[in-house]
Amino acid sequence: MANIQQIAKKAGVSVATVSRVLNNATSVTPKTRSKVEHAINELNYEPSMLGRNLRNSESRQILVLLPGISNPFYSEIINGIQTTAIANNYNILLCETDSKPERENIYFNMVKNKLADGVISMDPTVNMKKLKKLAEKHPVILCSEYEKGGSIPYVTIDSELAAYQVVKHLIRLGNEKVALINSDEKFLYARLRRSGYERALKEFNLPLKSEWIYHTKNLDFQQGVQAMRMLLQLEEKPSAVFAVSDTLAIGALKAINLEPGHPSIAVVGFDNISFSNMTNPTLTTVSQPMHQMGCLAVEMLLSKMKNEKVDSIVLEHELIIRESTMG
Amino acid sequence: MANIQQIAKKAGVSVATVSRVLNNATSVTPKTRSKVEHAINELNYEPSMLGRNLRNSESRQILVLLPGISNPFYSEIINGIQTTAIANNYNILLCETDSKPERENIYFNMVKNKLADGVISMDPTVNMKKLKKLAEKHPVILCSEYEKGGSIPYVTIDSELAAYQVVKHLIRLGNEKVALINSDEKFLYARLRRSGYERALKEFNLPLKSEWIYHTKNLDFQQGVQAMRMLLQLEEKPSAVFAVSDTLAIGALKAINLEPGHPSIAVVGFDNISFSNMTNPTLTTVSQPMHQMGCLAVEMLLSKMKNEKVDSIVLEHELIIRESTMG
DNA sequence: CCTCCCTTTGTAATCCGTTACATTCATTAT
DNA sequence: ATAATGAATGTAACGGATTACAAAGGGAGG
Repeated sequence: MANIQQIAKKAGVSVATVSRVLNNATSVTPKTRSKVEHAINELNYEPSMLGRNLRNSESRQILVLLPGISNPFYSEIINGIQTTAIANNYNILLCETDSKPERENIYFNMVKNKLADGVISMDPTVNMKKLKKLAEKHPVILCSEYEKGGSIPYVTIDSELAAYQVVKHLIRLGNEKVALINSDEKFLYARLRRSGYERALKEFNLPLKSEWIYHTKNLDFQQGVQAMRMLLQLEEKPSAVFAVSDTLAIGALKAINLEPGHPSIAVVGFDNISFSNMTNPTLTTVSQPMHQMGCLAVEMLLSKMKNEKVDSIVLEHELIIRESTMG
Repeated sequence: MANIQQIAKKAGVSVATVSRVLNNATSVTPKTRSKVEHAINELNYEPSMLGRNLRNSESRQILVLLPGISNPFYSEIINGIQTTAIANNYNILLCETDSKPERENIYFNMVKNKLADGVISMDPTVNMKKLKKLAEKHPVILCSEYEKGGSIPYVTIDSELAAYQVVKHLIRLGNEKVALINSDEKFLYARLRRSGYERALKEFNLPLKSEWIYHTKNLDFQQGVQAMRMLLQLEEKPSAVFAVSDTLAIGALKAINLEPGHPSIAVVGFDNISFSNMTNPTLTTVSQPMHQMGCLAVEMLLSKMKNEKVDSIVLEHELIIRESTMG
């Protein structure tokens, strides 16, 4: 592959001029420009990004940190990220951490090494202390999971309110025994959703029973199945269940379907992943604007890169009522 | 961030020596090495990948081309790719083409630009002509979708055989009217699965009815729903359906569930995505070793990069029988 | 004590674009 | 015709690491 010198030579100009043509700088005579373009076509030249990146000290890559892509929730956000990134001439470096700290280290180093110009973290399992350290010197945006009152800008929804609305909806349908399938409460979103759950129960003077709160290890379907099985074994069974993720909720539906007698238990999920409309019954859930969140995260990151002031954003969610809460 | 010169100065050695320490070259005195390491720690130095990459003329990045990550089939392959890539000090550049040629161009240029050292394509919609052109000068591996008799090495399964086995299984269960929900037959896998479908029917002397073959626009659930609706409107309804993707099959199940009278129609999918075990009824499907496919694709690519001869691999699949074919 | 040889270390070229600054060229005003 | 002005182009330094080759250091043998 040819380099810029060869083009310059072939076109009978200097490398500076070639560079100017490449970057559509002004001040290049049409005649010169066409000479250069000719040479470029002739030699089939493509400027080396490696050289350019070194010189410009940027990689035009965005690191996207997430625990894993098996949860469709992330796929849709990534879609938004990718679209906006490409539109701005950036590429995304996908990093599934699998919640392994050693992977995190690898990726954080890539940022320090300038292999990525900024980071969008959607990983609730991220080591926030390290991330904050990184954010002191590099642009970082949190997407979905965030840190309250922290220094890193985020784009998210109001999880507490959403959970409150979900549970209120269940109560209004006549459910006095509402269980919560929550994930590990080391995650902020889990604490917030629990808090919303409790607020609604208190508001209606319903008792808070600790047996009705189940904590899962992760968000896999199977965890939802297991959680629901536990709840179904209780002496006093809940009549409704709020799961903090659609994947868990779908698992819960499965467990209910497997139960002899098919007990009628209302189920609500969270995220509105595309599957949630395919289950039987279809799943009532909270819709997050995932695509938009991805787009905004990139825009915020780009602003941050330009050293502009970036404010956090809380987007609107929506309760999507489907069959799983319609008896 | 410090550079190698500053380390050299601080440690009182030359840049060459620092570089040797960084790359654990032999022939560095323990004393010198510790001096250098000291300086590195002192200044918190991280070697710049940009400089290194330029010099080495490699990016240690692998481009992964796929139509989109919304289909969980791809997520699992990516997981395998990522694990193996990281183990070999590579990173993956995720490229959802959304089946848009202009995106493809962007990404192909990245390879020419050395922003990626090789390509793993899982995109059936890829422009094969361009990809082959690219493969002449750069390492390329096809994963899942491939080209028969083409020059690019691939890792895949025997789709024709799998489809044949699926349909045979359905026939043995007593189904004489087996429909096929296929995707666009411009894709090789679609042609192969159809071919397997036809082979089984012929073997049992069953008629091939063109009304029983439905072609979808893509693999979204909704397409499966629509396909099944069409099939249910036929005068002579099929008693079983083979969908070439779990997502389509799940849509088909949905459509059947929505139908008044809940007709009993056997359904088989393809891919064994994790959700296929959560549907009601659970879905009979063909399991592809997705994780392994991803791992192998990377290993093949690494071999190719070392200019070793790389043979294509056809992996074993497995028919997973679940409730959707159990009456 | 000197030479030879091997190991460790240093020097400088190289990878490829970008851009500040210098230079050339053409045009307009005087 | 000449100076002044501005536009177009060229020169060379620079970003940060790697490595071929050169040089220096150290030890052994005579």
